[in-house]
Amino acid sequence: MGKADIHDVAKAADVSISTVSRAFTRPELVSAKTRRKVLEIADKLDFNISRSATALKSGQTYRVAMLMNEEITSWFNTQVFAGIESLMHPAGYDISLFQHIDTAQNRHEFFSELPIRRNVDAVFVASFAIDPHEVEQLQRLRVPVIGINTPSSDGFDATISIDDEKGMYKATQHLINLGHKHIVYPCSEAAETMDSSIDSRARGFIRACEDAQGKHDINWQVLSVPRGPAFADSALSALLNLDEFPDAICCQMDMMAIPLVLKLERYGHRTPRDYSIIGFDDSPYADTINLTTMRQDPYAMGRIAATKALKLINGEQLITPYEVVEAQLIPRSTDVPYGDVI
Amino acid sequence: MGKADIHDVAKAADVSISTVSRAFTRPELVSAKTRRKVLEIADKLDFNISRSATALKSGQTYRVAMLMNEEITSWFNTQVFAGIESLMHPAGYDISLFQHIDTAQNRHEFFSELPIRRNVDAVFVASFAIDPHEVEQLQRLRVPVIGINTPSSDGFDATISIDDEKGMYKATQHLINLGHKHIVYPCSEAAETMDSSIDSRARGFIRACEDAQGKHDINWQVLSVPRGPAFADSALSALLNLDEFPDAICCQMDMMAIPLVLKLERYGHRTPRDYSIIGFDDSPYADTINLTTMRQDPYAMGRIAATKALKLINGEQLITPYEVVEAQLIPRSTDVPYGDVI
DNA sequence: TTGAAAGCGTTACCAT
DNA sequence: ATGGTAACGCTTTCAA
Repeated sequence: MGKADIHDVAKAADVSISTVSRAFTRPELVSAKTRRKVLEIADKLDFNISRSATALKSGQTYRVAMLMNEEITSWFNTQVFAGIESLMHPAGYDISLFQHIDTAQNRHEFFSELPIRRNVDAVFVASFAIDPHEVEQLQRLRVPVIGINTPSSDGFDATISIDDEKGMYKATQHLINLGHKHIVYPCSEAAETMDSSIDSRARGFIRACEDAQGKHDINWQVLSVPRGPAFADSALSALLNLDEFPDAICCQMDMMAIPLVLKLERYGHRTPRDYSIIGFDDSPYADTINLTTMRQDPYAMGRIAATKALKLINGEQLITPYEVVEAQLIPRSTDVPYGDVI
Repeated sequence: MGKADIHDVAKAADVSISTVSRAFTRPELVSAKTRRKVLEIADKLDFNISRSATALKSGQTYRVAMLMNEEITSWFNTQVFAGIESLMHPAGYDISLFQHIDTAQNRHEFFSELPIRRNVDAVFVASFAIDPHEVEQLQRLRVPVIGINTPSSDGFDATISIDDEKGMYKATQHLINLGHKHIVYPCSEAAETMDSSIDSRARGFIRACEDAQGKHDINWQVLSVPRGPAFADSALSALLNLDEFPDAICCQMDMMAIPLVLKLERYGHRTPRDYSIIGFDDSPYADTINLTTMRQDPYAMGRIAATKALKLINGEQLITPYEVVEAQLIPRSTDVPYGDVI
């Protein structure tokens, strides 16, 4: 009872290998009786169509690449991955993951080696900036290249992005409209290779503050701390070291906001009693602590990206190859008009 | 400038296709000069060895399957996946994901269809119980089957598990030793198909309590709530509805403990002032809120599983095919001797 | 060191 | 409805 191949099945079923093949992939071309017999025998012999052979024959690889910043374990990456997987898997594709395409060294290695060349049917680039030369390298693969939250659409066949700048502009504006006078924006520094969203969000904050000058008399400040596992603690001490504690905190992301809310409380600063705070992402536990935040839906973005990829792989044209979605304000309970005391 | 194949490269480099092949996969068999020329031309023509063809020829698929409960987005699954990926990807394998192999319907579909038959070089089963018949189906694939946190090792070629029962026994014992008298164990119900860890942990709690009877005069209770997105809120209200609020809470997992700590505070119950609480997992934000918990490291378990798989694929024997690791108590600040007031 | 050729397991065209 | 056969792109003996 070793591994049976298509010939064994054909022989046992007394048909040709063509018929065996068709019984699996084009059942409608085979008589019901023959098909039943073939499938039954195949099952008995533990036979199944080989994806490698199908791939070779078809010229497709049934594999797509997903390039990402940092690790798959981050909330954003996991969500995007799950979204892509939810559509690509049923369509017969595996996802080949390339993590940490962010450090200079890894980028160089990846783009000069280009292991995916001739080995994927599409490429997803998740949430980081790639330079024109790198985009060009991807174009040479001659497969669809789909960007997810890439700062630019140049050279991509399709993109789906969240408007980070506008989202943060709205978040900031919300705090300003609440009457806050002293707004701090704690953020972890962008890596050597820009993480697009980090910079765009900061720009949104700054622009909102500048636009408000004159109309509102606000005192605003960007509090930049080194990236790394302790970024939230760094931001915490930077905040506590301020001459005057702000009345509003506008956070680059929930993973900054949540620890701040929790830890500031130990130092006597409670939201919304003492200050307002807004996050960005609506990631896990944002709801648990009632964090007002800007929601984005990376799972949905992954699905949109996969939809585009599937169409492009099929040779279809996209009506709207480049899409931008907006972050949505989720009002909860960490923001309150300036001066209000709960 | 279309897609060049191995013949084009061979022609351009004035060598045979054998030499082109060897230049990529057995460089030591090709003279330095020839190799350089071939690789240079290959690069110019955007050529690369096709993994599908290599796979077909070699008889391997360079693909492994990972079967899981629920979604890849859960903390445990993401960590295990990342651990497996960290070793399998560099070794040239893609991971084919099969999520939700938990409902009766999906299981039936998967195991009767068995799409991975002849299409993977190994199978990882992450954290759920599969019945003897299903294990047998997997064995018929004739590839290594590696279990991660499976309740039993029967039928598996290798397993790596955390001792959930012992871990929870230790957690409970810790609370008992602290002198607590009234201990509640809130947990979400196991699914129709057992999630192994859910049940083992409950057993550990119960056994620890029973073992303590006589020596300690404790009042313990399992508080079972329906699984689903609102399980933490369900547990919260069940706790608040108790005749008497417990002095210690032993949680099935951090995702139960964290919301409880946060939300109980709004109802006047603060840890460690009013009650002790211990979690399980050491998952995100456990450190942020200083939750005392039992740590497990699913990323490391994924790596161990991948190491075993790689060896088995290579035909090596495993010295210790079945490994069990223990959860480790991480003392932080949500536990305190009974009666202590902070 | 290099080349020729067989074969891996399919699919699809062309026959029947 | 079914069968024969070439071809997909590689790897690997065997020869030179």
